[in-house]
Amino acid sequence: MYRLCHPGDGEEAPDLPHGIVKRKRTLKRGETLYRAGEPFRNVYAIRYGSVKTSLVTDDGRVQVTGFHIAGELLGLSAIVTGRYNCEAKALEAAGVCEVRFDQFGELSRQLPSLQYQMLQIMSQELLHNQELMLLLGKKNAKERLATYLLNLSQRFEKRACSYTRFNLTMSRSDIGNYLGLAEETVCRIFSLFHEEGLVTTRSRQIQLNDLDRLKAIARG
Amino acid sequence: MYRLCHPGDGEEAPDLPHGIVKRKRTLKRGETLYRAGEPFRNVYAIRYGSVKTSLVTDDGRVQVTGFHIAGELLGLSAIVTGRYNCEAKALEAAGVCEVRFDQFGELSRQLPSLQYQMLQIMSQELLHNQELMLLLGKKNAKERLATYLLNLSQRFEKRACSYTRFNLTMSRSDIGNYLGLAEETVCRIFSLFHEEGLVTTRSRQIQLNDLDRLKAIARG
DNA sequence: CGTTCACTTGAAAGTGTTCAATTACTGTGG
DNA sequence: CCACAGTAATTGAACACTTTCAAGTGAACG
Repeated sequence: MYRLCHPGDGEEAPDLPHGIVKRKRTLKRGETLYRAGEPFRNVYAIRYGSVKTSLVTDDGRVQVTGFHIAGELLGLSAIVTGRYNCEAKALEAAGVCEVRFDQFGELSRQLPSLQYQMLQIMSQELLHNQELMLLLGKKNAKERLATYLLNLSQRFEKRACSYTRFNLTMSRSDIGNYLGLAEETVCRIFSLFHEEGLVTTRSRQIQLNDLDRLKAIARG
Repeated sequence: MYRLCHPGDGEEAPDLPHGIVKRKRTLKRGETLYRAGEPFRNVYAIRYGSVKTSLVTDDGRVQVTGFHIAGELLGLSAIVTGRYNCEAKALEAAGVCEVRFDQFGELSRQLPSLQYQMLQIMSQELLHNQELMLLLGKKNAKERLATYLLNLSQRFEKRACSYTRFNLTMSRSDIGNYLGLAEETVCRIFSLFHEEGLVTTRSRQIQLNDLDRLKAIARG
């Protein structure tokens, strides 16, 4: 299957036809890939590292709309308005492929599977969004955090990483702003889970000790 | 511009090439279009009426993920898994066009603009989802309801309906389950807005009396 | 080694929920 | 057209959960 960009650190040749404008770009921790309001020119495929996307209200409240890792595509919600509606910021050192969106028509003529792939990717994102809505609308703090940890775990599992022990690249505050909770609440629930033996946390290093019990808490 | 299906009641011919399987279907109020878990075969374009989509947890909590009206497309989040992940139910008498998804590849070969259209539609939905996440994650009850009313108003405005006076086709409970609030809270805020002269409500008939003040409340 | 930022914990205060009771609709059949 | 039944909407009061504010601890980095 063709891909817009291979995940991974290496310098392997991308498996796209030649002549497609595709620029690699690296980001330092905290660096911004695009900001809300900027004209939409590119979508970005993450090669490595992690990126958060977030919306900000005029009075400064932040909603993190997603944490994205290698293989994921950023910027798709900007297609319809022609401007990015959120901002994307690297959580750690990251690498992305920049793909000019105005070449997508041409691109998908050369690669008919690309069209199908885009549908898949966007559908996946819609699905994910809906699950997040359920979480934000209907779950309490414990359920939210448990759901979140299991979700991370699954994503790591797919990528052949340890799914019981990993590093959180995002701060407690980021997690709170993603889950619709105050930073302090996130801390409290972490402590609670720790006390109950569900997880072991040492700052951003986390280990899940009882996936089943976490699943029972996460429900939904 | 070609469309999958014309909104409207009429029997006007759809502007699609002949030979595309496209069945019209009508729904009574409360009737289900598809359920979560069913195999994904069709996407549905709403011709008239309104449809809600919702997720349900095993313990019965409901999250309404959207209220959809004429011109909108349903079922897109099912592409990736091959099963509908939510259920779609008519809020009032409604008509839809059923479009077999396995013919989409063929279809977009005949109608190159369809591909672009799909991207637009899905991007629009992603955008809408993100706004809803901001609402669910960061706004208080008043802000949520104000945002909701203004959103409805805008949608009616686009469709050349009155944007200050309209009928809610959904129950208070549906609104609550969409906004992440209890039904009772929705009632209370309606009453509050009523007292303050912002809106006039008579059961499901609503009139917005002060858009500016509503906007000030909705913020974000 | 001190400064800064992130994280943690406690106590008080809100905000929205839950449960219960009441009132208003809607639609149906007599 | 009215009465009735069933559903939807509203309101009140007590309660629960999360937030806010404040203080303190810990880790990272120059």
